[in-house]
Amino acid sequence: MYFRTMKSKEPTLKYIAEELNISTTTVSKALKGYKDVNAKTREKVIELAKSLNYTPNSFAVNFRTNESKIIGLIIPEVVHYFFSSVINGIIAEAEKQDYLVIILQSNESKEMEKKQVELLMSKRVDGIIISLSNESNNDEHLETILQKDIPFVLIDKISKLINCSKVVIDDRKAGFDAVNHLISVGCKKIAHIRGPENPQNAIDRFMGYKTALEKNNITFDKSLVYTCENVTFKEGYDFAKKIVEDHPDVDGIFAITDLVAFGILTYLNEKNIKIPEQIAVIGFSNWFMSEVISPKLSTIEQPGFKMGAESFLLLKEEIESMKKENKRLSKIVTLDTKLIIRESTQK
Amino acid sequence: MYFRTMKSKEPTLKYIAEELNISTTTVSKALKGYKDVNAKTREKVIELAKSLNYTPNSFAVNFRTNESKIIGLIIPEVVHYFFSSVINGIIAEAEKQDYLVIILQSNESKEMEKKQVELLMSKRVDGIIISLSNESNNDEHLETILQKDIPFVLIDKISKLINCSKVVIDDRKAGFDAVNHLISVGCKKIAHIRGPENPQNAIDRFMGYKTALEKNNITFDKSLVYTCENVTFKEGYDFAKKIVEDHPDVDGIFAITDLVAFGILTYLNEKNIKIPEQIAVIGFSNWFMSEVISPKLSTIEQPGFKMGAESFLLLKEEIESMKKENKRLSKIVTLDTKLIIRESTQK
DNA sequence: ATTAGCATCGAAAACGTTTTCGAAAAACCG
DNA sequence: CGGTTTTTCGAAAACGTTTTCGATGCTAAT
Repeated sequence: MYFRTMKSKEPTLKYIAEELNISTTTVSKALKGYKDVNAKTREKVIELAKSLNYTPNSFAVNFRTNESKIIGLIIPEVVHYFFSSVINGIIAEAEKQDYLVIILQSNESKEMEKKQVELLMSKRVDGIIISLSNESNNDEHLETILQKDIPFVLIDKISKLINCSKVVIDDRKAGFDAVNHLISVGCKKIAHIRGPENPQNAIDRFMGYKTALEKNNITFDKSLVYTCENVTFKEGYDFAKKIVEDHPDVDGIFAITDLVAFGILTYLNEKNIKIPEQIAVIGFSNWFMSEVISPKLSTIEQPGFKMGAESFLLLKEEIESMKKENKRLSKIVTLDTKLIIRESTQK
Repeated sequence: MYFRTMKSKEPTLKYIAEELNISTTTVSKALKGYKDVNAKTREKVIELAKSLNYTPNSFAVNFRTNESKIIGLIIPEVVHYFFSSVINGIIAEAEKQDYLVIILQSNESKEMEKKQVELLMSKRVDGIIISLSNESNNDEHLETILQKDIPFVLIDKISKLINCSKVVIDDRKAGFDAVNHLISVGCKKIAHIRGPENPQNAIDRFMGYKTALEKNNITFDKSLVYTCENVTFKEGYDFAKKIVEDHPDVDGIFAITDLVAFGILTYLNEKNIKIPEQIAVIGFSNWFMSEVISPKLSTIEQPGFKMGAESFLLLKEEIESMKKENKRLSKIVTLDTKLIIRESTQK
């Protein structure tokens, strides 16, 4: 085998063309299945390409087509069961459709998130999926994505003020279900350890909590609401202590998320407070550990993997729509949650 | 503002050049800090570029420079505390140096891993980091990476048969430390729930187990070794049951990883077998839950974040070295582990 | 035999950047 | 002022692909 245009080891259209004494145009068309190329030529091209292990130079393809087949994902933190499930779902679905995923973290910081958005835009990803940081709302960096006509989907941690496609659960209903369940097993005085002030899902779960109380004629007592800053195990532990001290008659706790609930369980276990007889506890998200801890934690199933998959599908739809009609879809997909009753509420 | 070559909204070097009545060459040089451009021209260029919000078209840059500033990462599964820590470390370090990370999963399957490698190579990432699937060894798809002169680092789950850069811990020593600790607190008959046959770290930890027995004059009994297939909570639970039934006199268990140890703890707790008085348990990896579960789990700290960060640094070094001298470094970095003693072994 | 239609191919342009190399102009030196 | 050096600039090529548009030769229809 001798080389003409093949300087590096990488075969190119041009090289194949010269080998076969045809034009690069024809080679390209043959490989891409254009119909204006003779069956025999096509075969020869395909055969040689295969034997050379030809793959199109994706830098050139990106450049020419102005597409990267890469999407960007920004989440608050990778090291969280829910978010890693989301990642998993997105990657799985993206791969089916030949997309790759670049993952960045905001660490719950708006500044970071902004930087990551700019990074992704400068890399010209085909679309962006974001789960907002606690600090974010309808901020400038998010508006920029819309203005630049970049396909955009928010997932789980969204802002109602941004008009774009979203994949969510009904946090308010889910919060309602959780608290309503506590009430149905006999709880009369229910505390809520909520998430930070700003994020929509913390607000909605809190609203669900309130609504459930109202519906059951329990008067809302704001001293029963404790606000996490970082939503950690330790906060769960510390607030549980505080709750028990502040309100010895509390008989149920609804935690913003399972991790916080674990903190609660740990404290109550240490103090030999019977769960659920003295205090029933329910979490949120259905982290797999919740089935394993003692007592097994009742919780709300939040389908992370499915939300991820769905968010990619939505993004893909929007990519297509933007390409064809330069039109955003701004579709909102709401996935079902499920109340999962385990030992921590089963009196 | 009127447009000449500016068809889309995106400013280009050409557009800036025409605005300023200079050549694109000069514009490019001005922005890239070449010294053969007059200070005044440079300023004008930079000013206009800034006011237009110019960013170089990275598709064009990639194409021209033959670099993507993107690296690929293949891990068995995202949804694992250790691996998400690794991801975190890699992303953090990569970002500092202006690299982005594409993440793919092998799901512990060699076929999948092969496919992902091909994907990454066809996307022309600047380098690849892999934590091998359980099925992988020095397989063809890994050889291909070496042959194609793509910078390559293995992390944690490596193969000794592949000659490339690696970031590891000393699993054998760590396994030794774990078992030696069990012996030091009085255990006489120690079972080991090991990982699958193939992966090197399962082998090494097992070797560490054996060595610790030898050094302490305890004869090795292979019926005390149980082999996980999938390294799950459930396997820990089931094997614990089996161990207790098969060998009622076992007084210590060394588990391949914390998750498996949780299964053990759960079973022993259910059966009211006292930990550590009747059976001491030690895990591996120091998943954050191990400090939270009851009893708190003794374990070996495996620095996931740091391993990730280190693996990127190694990859970057290799990228540089390949560019300059077309030479692989094949450096092996071994990070320290630490024995963490908690309640599950503290008699 | 003429024409229309079809099948097959390729020339050429375009995407935006980087870099090489030489030219022109300016500054310097004797 | 002649010559040399330095400063400043730009033309042009290159990276590999995709796609448009026209050209050519052939078949089929009249």
